[in-house]
Amino acid sequence: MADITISLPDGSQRTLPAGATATTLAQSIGSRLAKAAVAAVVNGAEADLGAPLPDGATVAIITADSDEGRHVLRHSTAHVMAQAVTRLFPGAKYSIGPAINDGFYYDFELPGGRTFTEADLATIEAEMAAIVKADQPFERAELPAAEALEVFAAQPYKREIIERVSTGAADSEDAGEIGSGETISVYRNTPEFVDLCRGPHVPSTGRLGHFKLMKVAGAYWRGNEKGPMLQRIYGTAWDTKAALEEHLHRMEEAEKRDHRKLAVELDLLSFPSQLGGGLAVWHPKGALVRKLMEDYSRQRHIDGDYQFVFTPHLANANLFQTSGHLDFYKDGMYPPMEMDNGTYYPKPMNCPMHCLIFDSRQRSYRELPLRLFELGTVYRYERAGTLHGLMRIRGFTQDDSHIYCREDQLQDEIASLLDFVMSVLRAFGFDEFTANLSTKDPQKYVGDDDIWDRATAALQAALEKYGLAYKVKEGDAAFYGPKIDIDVKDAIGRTWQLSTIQCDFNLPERFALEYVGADGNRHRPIMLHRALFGSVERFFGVLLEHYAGAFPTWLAPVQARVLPVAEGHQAYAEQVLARLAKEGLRADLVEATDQLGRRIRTAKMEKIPYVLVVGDDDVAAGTLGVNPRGGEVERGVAVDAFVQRVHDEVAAQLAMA
RNA sequence: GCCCAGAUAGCUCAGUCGGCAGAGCAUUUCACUCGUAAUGAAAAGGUCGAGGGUUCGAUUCCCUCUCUGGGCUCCA
Repeated sequence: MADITISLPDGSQRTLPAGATATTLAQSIGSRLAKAAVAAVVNGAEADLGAPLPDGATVAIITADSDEGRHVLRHSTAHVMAQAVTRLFPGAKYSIGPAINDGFYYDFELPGGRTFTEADLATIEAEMAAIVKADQPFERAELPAAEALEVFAAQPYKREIIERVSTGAADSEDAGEIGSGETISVYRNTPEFVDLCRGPHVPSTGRLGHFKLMKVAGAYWRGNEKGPMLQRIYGTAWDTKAALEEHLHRMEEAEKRDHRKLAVELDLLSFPSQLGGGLAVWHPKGALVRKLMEDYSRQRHIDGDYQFVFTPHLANANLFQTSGHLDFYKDGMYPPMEMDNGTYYPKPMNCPMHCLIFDSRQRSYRELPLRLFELGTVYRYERAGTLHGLMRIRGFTQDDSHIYCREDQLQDEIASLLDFVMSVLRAFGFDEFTANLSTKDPQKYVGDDDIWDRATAALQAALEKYGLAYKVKEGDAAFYGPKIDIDVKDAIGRTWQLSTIQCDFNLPERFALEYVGADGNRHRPIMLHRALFGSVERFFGVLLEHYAGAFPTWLAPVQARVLPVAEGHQAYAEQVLARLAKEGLRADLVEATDQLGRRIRTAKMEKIPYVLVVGDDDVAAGTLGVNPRGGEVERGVAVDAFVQRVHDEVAAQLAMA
């Protein structure tokens, strides 16, 4: 038999006997590689390790510790879960089971409408472990559609996919299940379980094992709200036990940082059920932090040449008719109020009102760019199931700005906006940013192609000038104009979409906004929508999770707590407190009715940046014992030195901007 | 809106196979006066989310609603 020649990614070549597989190849390179291998890339396409290699192929081995490798592990684990479910629940229908970030899911329909319980997860996990132990091979087969339909005679969801594929109606949702082409590929592990799948898979189930089933949820078949509701089981799967444990640990950490939990623990705000869903009340400490955020934002806007405006919470329906919100967005608006002189709605947005301000008198080109700013509270009817703490809420405040400018000012304005946005976000402790540029949806847009092109180019040029990494999302723009969204990465690596800069060619048209140009003629301005926090409430929630409740000194509701060691030190403690207050520090005092250790513990749990202990030595010397958050205790610190230190620290935190 | 799971003291939770409701922490009071993450004792604290049904009797079983959590869908 003739040998075959295989090229490796580094350009080198290997000669193997005909019929050799990627497994053979990996073994010939090294036993470590063979052990880590889960699949291969053959001539650019992912393939099973066990598939015979064609002569002259370029082959790369996919190892379990790569993103692609984990993807294969997760997908294979999803198959094992489906097999376990069909064993435990005879008659279960399985639909799709892709790999996702950190894991996988699989959707099922159980006979008689039975649903999975939490307890079922443990049973399924145990069955999966048995399948892994049995080390069943994953065997690939390719079948004509007619035969595949027979194989899946009892599986209507699989049949539906096969039918869609064979009639050419497959879409991206089917892609994980099935490749394109005439034949349908299936994977079989033991005669009892077969699944429709494009692959690749690990050679056998014994290669798997570091997984955990996480939760049960409902999910629509093909994401269609009108379609049947299936039962989805989510799991996580990793290449090593350590990686799995690390992931579970990360999940726990994220849970500890949950802003809803921290908001209660730190007495910042609450969502009383009497108030109604998705509505929050701010307690004094939360309100104080919010005020600090807002004050900082206001000052930056003053420095940035913004003009402050205020607009009411209600508006006549005519306004939203003009703006188009009643046509496009009525479902997201609260129901109308009928009053003697018309119909009124709570505002879902501030922009129409800002347009009225622009339009209140004749505008000159000399006034542009005109930057209007408002911390504007809006009300949106979010569907009950979508509410989520501060992240998705029904009444919230936007740090909303609308900038009216000439087209020739667009690029500079966007570039300076980008600078402004990032500078403000840095002051709040974010330093990793990425952006998305959303471009025209050719099916749905208003305005000339020409202006879309120029505005998109302006956004892109601004991103490049700023040197910000960005992705282009083709066709993702709103109908009224292209936009930039800015994501930040938080302390535990999660990304949050916060700021947005959007061009709008629609509202100036609808409100017939005009300015008088240098040429004496009337021109239509371009409008930019811009929010930095997005929603003050949501931004507060993100900050709370980012800092795990330990706000930096400049934002902490209480910056320092004075603790007299014993009652005899109360008078001196009060003097210290008065001094701190005079210096503009936010400090409080807890009397010595409890033991010192206990009071320190309470202060630490409240995540106060500085605990100041004063006793005999301090009374005598006019000093403090300083116990900083996350630091070592320092004795005998002069009060002046402490005040200076806090001032310097706050200044340094804000200088990050 | 849809699927699933919940709602018991301020918080975290246990419990009642249908018969007077429990713990820890927090709160209040008393004692202790203490130098860096929990001193001790006592008291007080509940329409068992709301409404309806079944029952001699419902916090417990059933129904509806409200709110919450996990998802799905949605987010101009």
